[in-house]
Amino acid sequence: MIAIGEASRLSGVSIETIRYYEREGIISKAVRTASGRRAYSDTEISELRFIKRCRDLGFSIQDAVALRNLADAPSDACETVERLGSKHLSDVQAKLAELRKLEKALVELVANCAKGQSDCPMLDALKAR
Amino acid sequence: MIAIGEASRLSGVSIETIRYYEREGIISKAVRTASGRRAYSDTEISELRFIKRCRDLGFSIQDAVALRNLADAPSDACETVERLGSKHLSDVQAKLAELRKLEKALVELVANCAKGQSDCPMLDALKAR
DNA sequence: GCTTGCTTCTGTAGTGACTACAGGATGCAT
DNA sequence: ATGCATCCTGTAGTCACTACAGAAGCAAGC
Repeated sequence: MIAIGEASRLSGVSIETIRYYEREGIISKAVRTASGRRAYSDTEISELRFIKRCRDLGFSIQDAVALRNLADAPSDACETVERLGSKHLSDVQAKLAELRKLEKALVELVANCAKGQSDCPMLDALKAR
Repeated sequence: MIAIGEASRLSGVSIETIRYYEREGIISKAVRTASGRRAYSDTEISELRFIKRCRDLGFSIQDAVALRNLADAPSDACETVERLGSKHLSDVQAKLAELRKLEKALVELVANCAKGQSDCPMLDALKAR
């Protein structure tokens, strides 16, 4: 039986977040020891790790839960998984494109900022539409 | 005098968000007409646009406010502006690097998902640590 | 068996930056 | 006079946590 602190260390999910996941029904309620402390099994650690990995990949909690449910589901899971994955991939690619534009704009902005002048070209750039 | 709907259209900031900005003291309180409606001047539209542009560039509200205050400030503004800009640029670059890794992982994940199989390689990939 | 210090418990409130109502008043064109 | 768009205030919800407060349990050393 694994206590919550150890579960946190093993899964990489913080203690507060594990409790939050339980509260919200994202993971099932952990069994309690005689004194009321949460006790986890290896299976539950794996579940936490699965959720963590999905979150690290930028999936929403909702998607993470859907993927976890599919993980124990029957045949046609793979198609759904691929759909969620592709959708998320295109979201990520859109965000990448946006950030690249952003980076370019910021590089220009900062480059224009010649120090020591009384008027600031970067502020002017922000003011301009 | 410009009403809030028009101000929203002119600045690209939603009506709800303009009211939120006022409530939070991010912009100063708009003058009211006899009947209590908000009325904006060109200056205030510019202010909204300035904040909007900062937000679009990914600056926090806090940074946006700091930049706006600098925009009316004396000489040494430029240095501060450059500091904020550079800091933000490196944040953006870090996020870009993260997203690129993410994209790579997702591409692999989705590519591995050969449809129609009864076990799903993508789910296996998510399960593996 | 007592103290010390770490871990855990529940419950609540806060974060950032909005967004979404509900329920009512106002303005304008027909 | 009627209808519809626009606006008002105030409150609550979103997402995914994070941060307490205050109390209780546990393990080790003295």
